[in-house]
Amino acid sequence: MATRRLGTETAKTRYVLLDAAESLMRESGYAAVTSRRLAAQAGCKPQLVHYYFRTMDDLFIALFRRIADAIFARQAQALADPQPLGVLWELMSDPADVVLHHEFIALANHRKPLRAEIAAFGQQYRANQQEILARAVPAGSPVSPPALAVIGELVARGMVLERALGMDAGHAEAATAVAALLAALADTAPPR
Amino acid sequence: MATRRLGTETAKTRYVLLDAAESLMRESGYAAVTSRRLAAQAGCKPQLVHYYFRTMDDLFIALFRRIADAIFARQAQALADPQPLGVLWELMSDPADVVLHHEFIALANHRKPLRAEIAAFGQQYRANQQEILARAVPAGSPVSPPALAVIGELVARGMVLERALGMDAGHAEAATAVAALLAALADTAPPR
DNA sequence: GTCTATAATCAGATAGAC
DNA sequence: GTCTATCTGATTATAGAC
Repeated sequence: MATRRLGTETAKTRYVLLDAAESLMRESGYAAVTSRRLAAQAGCKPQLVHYYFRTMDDLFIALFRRIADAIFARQAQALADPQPLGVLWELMSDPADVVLHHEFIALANHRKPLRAEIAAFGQQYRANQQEILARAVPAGSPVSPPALAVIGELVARGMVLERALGMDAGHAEAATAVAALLAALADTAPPR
Repeated sequence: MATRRLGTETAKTRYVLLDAAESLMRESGYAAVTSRRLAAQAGCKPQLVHYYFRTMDDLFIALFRRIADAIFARQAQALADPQPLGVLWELMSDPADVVLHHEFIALANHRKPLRAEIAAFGQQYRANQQEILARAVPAGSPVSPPALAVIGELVARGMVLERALGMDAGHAEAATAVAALLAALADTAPPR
């Protein structure tokens, strides 16, 4: 019913459940995030999941928002940093974030309520990236800031995912080539 | 039991089930591929899925191999084509393939039997790409063939996935920049 | 405000019937 | 060789107890 009661957003157990969901999703994929496994990981009963989150979709949305907020905060840091490109590259190459985002996109593919949320995040994230790059890239750069954002992000994230599968042929050379494009990034170490 | 009987690999129903699985996976994600939904889509009973494929993992592996074989065949075509880079770019940008591969990677994240299969495919696929590029790229190219393979592939695939979410900021410029890297690709239209 | 008992449904898999 | 009846367990979700 619409009158069903739910736990408060500040409850400690709610945080623990979100932590468990994040961990499960990262390590075993979104399909492993079930009320039972979640409860087992968090040390509570499966029904509690539905007390704090009416549906599983609600839980995924809450988790996504928590992660998105953290990423936006790191982007804001990059904007304030004297070496914004290095911070940006680290953010794009963070394996934990990359794997989670990959899972959320797969999730969005068959959970309609999540699609809008994830798409909106992606657009804001990219817009922030492009703003950071527009300020940091020298005017005479051969590639425009918007293009740099797309290429840097996609290559960085893609290499993280490939590496997780044991693929790394051409990675070092690709990273060098992208770093060359990101001229100001030249003095920053390329990702491992 | 180990003695349990299975349907033959040439049975028509087996193909219909694989087709249904491919379609379901593309449109609704791997988690939607259950014996029940599969049967509904294929017009048969759920138990038949387990007659033709002992486990769901077996089904996913059979489907992956069928798709992988088709992709290797297209790579062979690219190698024989007078304009190999255009064929290669089309192959990398095929939305159907990109979405499916994305799903399989997510699946590999929590289905151990699939990991080895998908990783091996990825490595062979990349090696083929690099061979095609090594033959097609002029000797004086500023970026090495291995790096070109990584960058081209990751940018092409990434843009397909972003577009599916309604993101396209910077895509046109990124495609132009990658096309510039792929010097011989200059006369081929960039992807939409 | 916090949690539990319970319902209804769906999933994967197998032994056995045609 | 092809398919079905059926079992066991997991999953989401709700109404109601503390």
